Amino acid sequence: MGISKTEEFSARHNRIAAAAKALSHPARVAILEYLAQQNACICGDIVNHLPLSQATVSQHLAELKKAGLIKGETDGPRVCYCLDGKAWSDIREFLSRFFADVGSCCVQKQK
Amino acid sequence: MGISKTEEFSARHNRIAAAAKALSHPARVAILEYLAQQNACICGDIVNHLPLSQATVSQHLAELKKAGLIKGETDGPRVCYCLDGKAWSDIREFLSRFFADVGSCCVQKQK
DNA sequence: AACATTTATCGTAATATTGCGATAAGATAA
DNA sequence: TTATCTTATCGCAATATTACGATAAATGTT
Repeated sequence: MGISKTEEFSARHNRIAAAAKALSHPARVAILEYLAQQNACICGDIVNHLPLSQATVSQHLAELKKAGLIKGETDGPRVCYCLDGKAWSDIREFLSRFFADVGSCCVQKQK
Repeated sequence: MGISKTEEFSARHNRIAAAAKALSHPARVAILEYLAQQNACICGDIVNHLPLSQATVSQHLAELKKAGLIKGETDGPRVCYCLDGKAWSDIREFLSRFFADVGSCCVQKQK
């Protein structure tokens, strides 16, 4: 992100931005949706499901994990990924609160 | 974003990612919230309200405009920015639909 | 016309992201 | 142990983002 001056902004704004950033790539959106559909979630399945190399998918998974949106549980040689329900509902809540706050403006000024 | 292979993903996934990307920087989150609060929105006010240079703010405004989230209306030498109500409620809708779809998984598997 | 005000754009530097091949690391199977 | 399978990490190249000073462009003022 370049020399991003994140410290200059409020924690809340940074949190919203960080959550949005996790969703800011179609591969990560696809992964989250796939995890939701499958409920199972072996890493290899995700790799096969996406048009990206194993290394790249692993990187996207790491980012989602860093953002707290998913958890990986080791199961033998495999890793089973799953949404983190708590973090997910947190993000969902403060994003929708943000939408509610912001959405109440200006709208009436437009046809 | 590097050599992003966006064409390989569905239009819907790309749309969600693009919307999230618009919100993925705290400055842009702060701008949107400020626009909502003020309802007015002269560019210079936004610049004064943020810890960034005029050039940088202008760049963030351009990104928000490109994403369709705001509109700028020229008023003499000034520009009056405002949320684009239609685009905003669109984004709000398909983001919350995404959250609804995805949120229904895995949650019960966690304590 | 000359000047001031406001905003956009250009050019550039620093850093981040994306993608992948190669390879390491870990677990299981033979 | 050796081989295999699965996933993570390293190293690199290509591109994108962030930030800002300088300057252009547009408007209004004197």
